[in-house]
Amino acid sequence: MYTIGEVSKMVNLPIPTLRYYDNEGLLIDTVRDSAGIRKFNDKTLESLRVIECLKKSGLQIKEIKEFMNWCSLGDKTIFQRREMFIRQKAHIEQEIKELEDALALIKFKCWYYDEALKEGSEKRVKKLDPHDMPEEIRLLFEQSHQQYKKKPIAK
Amino acid sequence: MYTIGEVSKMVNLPIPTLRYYDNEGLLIDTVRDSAGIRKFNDKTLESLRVIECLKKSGLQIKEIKEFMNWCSLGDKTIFQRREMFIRQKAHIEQEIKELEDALALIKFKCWYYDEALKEGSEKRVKKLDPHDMPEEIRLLFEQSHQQYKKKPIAK
DNA sequence: GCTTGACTTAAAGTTAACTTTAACTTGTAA
DNA sequence: TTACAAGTTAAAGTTAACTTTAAGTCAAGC
Repeated sequence: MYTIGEVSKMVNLPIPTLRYYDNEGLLIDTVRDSAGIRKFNDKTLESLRVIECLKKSGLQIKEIKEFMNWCSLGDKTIFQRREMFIRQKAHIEQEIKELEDALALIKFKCWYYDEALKEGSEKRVKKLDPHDMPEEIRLLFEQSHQQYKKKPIAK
Repeated sequence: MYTIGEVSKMVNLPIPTLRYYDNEGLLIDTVRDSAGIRKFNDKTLESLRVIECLKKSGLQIKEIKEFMNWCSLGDKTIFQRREMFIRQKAHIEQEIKELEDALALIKFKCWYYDEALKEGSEKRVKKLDPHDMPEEIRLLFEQSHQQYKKKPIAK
């Protein structure tokens, strides 16, 4: 059994954030001692891992609450829970792809400013055609200059 | 030359967002016609690409504004701009790593609920030891159950 | 000359996820 | 017994990045 302060240190989240999650119904199967003090256990730590993961995958607190509620309803919600993870898997894969495209542009800019710094001026590199860039850099440029993405499909 | 409505469609951002960016000083070298109508060009489209990229890398609007200001100050700010891209490169790489760990947990849960669905119950899979999982799944489990990360170093 | 569509502004409103505040309780140590 | 550390609450405050509103301008077509 852990107090809120212990959990806070273990998972590196502020105490008020843990209270907020608890109040919002994200922390199921938590108990209180006779003085009303929250007592957490290893299940809480695992829940917090899942909460962080679902947050990163794009879910809101109230949606995570809904998921936690499904968990406490047992086997009859397995299908819904599975569907949610399948959806969030697609979501996070899309997000990683977008970050990788952003990273490509950033890497290109790192090269661009390396060249500019060497030469003391952007002048030459600014008007450089992709065709005249080193292969590796041209690929970064092209990856970061694809079509603008379409509007994401609604959940 | 493009109107705000044309740019909005091209880059798939709402018109008020483009006005907001312009008002916040993110869109440098934009001009107005005699009636005060904004006229954008291809440089604007490229700026919007960089803005999106810097946003994804974790920068705030006001920090992007600062960067855009450096751009308009010419060659004497090359060093600062380079440093910023180097910093944001590290930031976005860290973010991708964290998303990949979250993805590992999601993939593990997809497998978990596949098994549970097949068996009509979580009962067995819930108390499964990582040692008894398929190799591929155990690796996902381990990747998603590393130590909690330390507090990120301040900018 | 009137309507329409696309633009303009300043200012107020929205939202989610915390974060802070102020007042209070409880258990241990000096 | 007094102080301190660590817990508690409800309620108000914060923040960033938009988004909406309300009122107005302007050019083109009927």
